[in-house]
Amino acid sequence: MDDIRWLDESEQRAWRAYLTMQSRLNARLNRRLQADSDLSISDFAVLVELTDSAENRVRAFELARTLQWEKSRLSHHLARMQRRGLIGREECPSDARGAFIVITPTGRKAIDEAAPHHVETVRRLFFDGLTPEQIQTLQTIPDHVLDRLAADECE
Amino acid sequence: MDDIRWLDESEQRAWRAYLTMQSRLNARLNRRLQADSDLSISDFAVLVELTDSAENRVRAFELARTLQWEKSRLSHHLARMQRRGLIGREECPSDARGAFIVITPTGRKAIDEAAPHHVETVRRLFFDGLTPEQIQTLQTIPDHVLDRLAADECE
DNA sequence: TAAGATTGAAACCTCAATCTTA
DNA sequence: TAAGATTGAGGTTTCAATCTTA
Repeated sequence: MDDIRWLDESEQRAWRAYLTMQSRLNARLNRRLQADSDLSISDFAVLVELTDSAENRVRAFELARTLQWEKSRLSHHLARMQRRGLIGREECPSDARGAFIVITPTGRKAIDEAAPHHVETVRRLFFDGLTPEQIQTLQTIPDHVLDRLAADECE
Repeated sequence: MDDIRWLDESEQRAWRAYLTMQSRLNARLNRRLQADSDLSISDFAVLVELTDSAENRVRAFELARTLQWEKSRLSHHLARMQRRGLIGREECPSDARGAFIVITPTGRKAIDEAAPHHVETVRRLFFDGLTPEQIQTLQTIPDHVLDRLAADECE
């Protein structure tokens, strides 16, 4: 830790800009989604996973893996969503420890109504005005960072 | 809302990649900072603002503005940081409603020790391996999105 | 023992209501 | 009345401990 590789000016600016964008965009998306559809970004993410799945049912641990949520966080969140009637649970015949998470008609209705507004918001705040090159780069950076994260994990 | 401008495949991929990167990178940075230095990203952000300021003292509402935090969030967070001895408060002579937030020796020590590790983590997980072009683009995207956010605000 | 999942406590964030001074 | 700031309630996230079945 003696010769610290501090960020140069350009990196510094890029990093601060990224952090600022990230937090403000997140906050705005959350508020919009909440106001338009009474869902949080997290609710939305769970419902998307459920509708994307073949039978509209997913094992809890699968959800935890794809969303990369702690199992505890998932458990608390699903409990709240179940209380609100957005999801339900079904027994898993092949493994009595686990459960299937299913989307309810209420949950289905919620995501169907929320999705168009949300996409419109994402488009308006993010994609409109970006060039194809920027969108292209936008994909290469996360790819790179996710590689780094994976490498860092098993160190 | 009749003709929804859904995301095309490339946009879809870029958006999901961004969301994934964002949440995982955030989680990792937080855990590292917590493990290395017993600070959260939010603690770090507050301490950076305080050390960046001329006299190591900032009005609370200034902090709220630069960090873009709700005043309530700031108030709660500062209370916790004060309980831990990281910051203190001083009366504001010119406006009896407000207070100066000051960094304590403990807070100074915490950020001085945390910064090198944190920069190293950011570099390792994010910048290492990015080309100057990518870093350049990385700056143009937040600029663009922040413009959009500002435009959306007063609609 | 380990995997799937829940629980409770403590930290954190948001919203609305409130308090004090300008 | 409005600006600077705090408070309390309720939802969210993390961590560690626990429970049940594989």
